[in-house]
Amino acid sequence: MAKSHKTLRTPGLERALDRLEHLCRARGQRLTRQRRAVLSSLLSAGRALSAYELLERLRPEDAKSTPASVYRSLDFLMALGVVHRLESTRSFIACEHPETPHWVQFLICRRCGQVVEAEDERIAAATERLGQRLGFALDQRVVELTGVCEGCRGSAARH
Amino acid sequence: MAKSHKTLRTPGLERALDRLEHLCRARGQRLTRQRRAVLSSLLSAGRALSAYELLERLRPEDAKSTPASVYRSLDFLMALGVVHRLESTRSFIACEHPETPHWVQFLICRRCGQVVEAEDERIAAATERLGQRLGFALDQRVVELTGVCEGCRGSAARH
DNA sequence: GGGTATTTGATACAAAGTATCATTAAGCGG
DNA sequence: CCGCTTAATGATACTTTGTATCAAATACCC
Repeated sequence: MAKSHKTLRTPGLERALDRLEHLCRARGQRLTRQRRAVLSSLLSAGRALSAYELLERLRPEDAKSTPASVYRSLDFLMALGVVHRLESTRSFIACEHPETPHWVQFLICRRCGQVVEAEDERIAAATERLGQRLGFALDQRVVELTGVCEGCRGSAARH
Repeated sequence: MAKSHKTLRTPGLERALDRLEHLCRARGQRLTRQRRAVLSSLLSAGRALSAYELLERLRPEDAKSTPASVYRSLDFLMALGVVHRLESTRSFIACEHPETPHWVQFLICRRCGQVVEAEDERIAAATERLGQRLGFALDQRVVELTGVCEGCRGSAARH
């Protein structure tokens, strides 16, 4: 079987896939074709995709993908920290800062769908503090801020 | 038709329903039997319920409830700010601070399901600031912190 | 109590996510 | 490169969550 499917030679994508390989190796986990494909798809989409949108994009290359298999790959990639789920839009996005294991926040434009991943120290500290104050040992923090991005506010009228 | 179904005379519940009535009146919106029932159910559950759990609790009293009607009531109550949706658990909970129109955060215990609603100034300020820094005019903020509450950490072993 | 706009009921459907178990393949050791 | 073993996938069916549509009912104003 040919080795390079149609891997658009985006350097960012290459780097991300290499990183994925190293992560898997380091943790003794298997890097399968589908896991690679899911991450690639999310990266080249350049936006958040629902699991079923993702499935559609995988189908042309891999006709045997199913919802279950896509969700399994997504779960795997989320456990590695290279993919995040956006709870408020029920969609998935490739992580932009996979090097740092910090907590992230998402800003979502309700007009254009753009998602910006942030890593704000102030928010991280404040949430940790709140958890402590209320006696919670936190292990997951969903911070998703929705609004209208600068571009969308400028260009279109109020609509 | 009898006026008092089985309204357990919890003072908190009474107050909440009165507040709902005032809110509706003030906004010229209709307060229907189902909307009252949905809020009552959520309040007396004392925890977050999925839309379908809620439906089951309504059915004995109101056999004609359907998913659509429950979601419609929930949407209405959320627009008034007296109910919130927990995105990370796909469930709904009655608001504890409906007087103040501030942004709230939720702490969710993954062991016992307890949900604490907080209103942390520090987090509110930090998220607003982040939005400004990145050029977003925010209109919705989902902050859901999941972990293990004090009680659950103390009582059960690590499990 | 009557009129009217809003809400609900009924039905059907779409979208999102999971369980199970037989089959396949990733990655190791030789 | 080859087989071995374990982990992952494929296939299928199903559960949960959420919506569209339109006729019938009802909350609220007068």
